[in-house]
Amino acid sequence: MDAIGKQDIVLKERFAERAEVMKALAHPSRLMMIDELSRGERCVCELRDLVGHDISTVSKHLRVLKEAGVVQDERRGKQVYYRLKVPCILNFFHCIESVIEAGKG
Amino acid sequence: MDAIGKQDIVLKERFAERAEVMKALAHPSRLMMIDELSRGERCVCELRDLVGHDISTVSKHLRVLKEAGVVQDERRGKQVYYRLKVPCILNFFHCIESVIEAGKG
DNA sequence: CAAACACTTGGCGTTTTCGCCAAAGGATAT
DNA sequence: ATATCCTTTGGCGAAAACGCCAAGTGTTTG
Repeated sequence: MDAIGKQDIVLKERFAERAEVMKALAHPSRLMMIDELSRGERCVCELRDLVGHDISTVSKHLRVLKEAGVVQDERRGKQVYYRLKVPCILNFFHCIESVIEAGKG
Repeated sequence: MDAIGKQDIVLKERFAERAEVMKALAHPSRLMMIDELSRGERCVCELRDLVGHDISTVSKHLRVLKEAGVVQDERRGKQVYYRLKVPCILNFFHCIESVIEAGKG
């Protein structure tokens, strides 16, 4: 048995996996899109109008969210629609707000 | 009134503010420390042993968490103890796990 | 007061992220 | 088929994050 055991490595991987998901959420535009998607599916061009960046930028943000498992996409005709895959993320916002409020106090 | 109104700017700032908090949580070591702090306050050296990085690195991670409003610190003698300021963050973990599980499925 | 201990800060090189432009893919319409 | 529309991918420079080392701060101990 090493000083740094196998369990520690497994533990690190666990937190690394979690951090990947958190990283996907750690961007203003992506949070904005998640908030929008909480009100229903949207195509990429709608989300581009929302965040006001180049559509390629928006597409890459969506890819990050998709690879993290937060959203899923579906092509319908010319457009690609995105929707939330795991809505519990919306619960984060309340807590985040209280962090922000506590920070001001 | 501009095409991009004042409300949009305020909205952007809101999400930027939230993203700052999420960014603070978006690192394996920091998640690990948060998890540890959920079981009680810890000094920096204890957290250094936990994550296994240089103590200066750990200290900077803690600063990030502190500035985000997630933890608070208190000096007692030679040591500085950190504790969670907003425990609701622990609720994130359950949701994150379901994102990870859904991603595998 | 000097030494030791616990922690923070500054600085540096490396890696990652970000947003744009240009080009490529995929689907529909003419 | 060609053109058009919507989206993705590749590539690039700029900015930010990471982790270490070295140096500095604050506190206790001898």
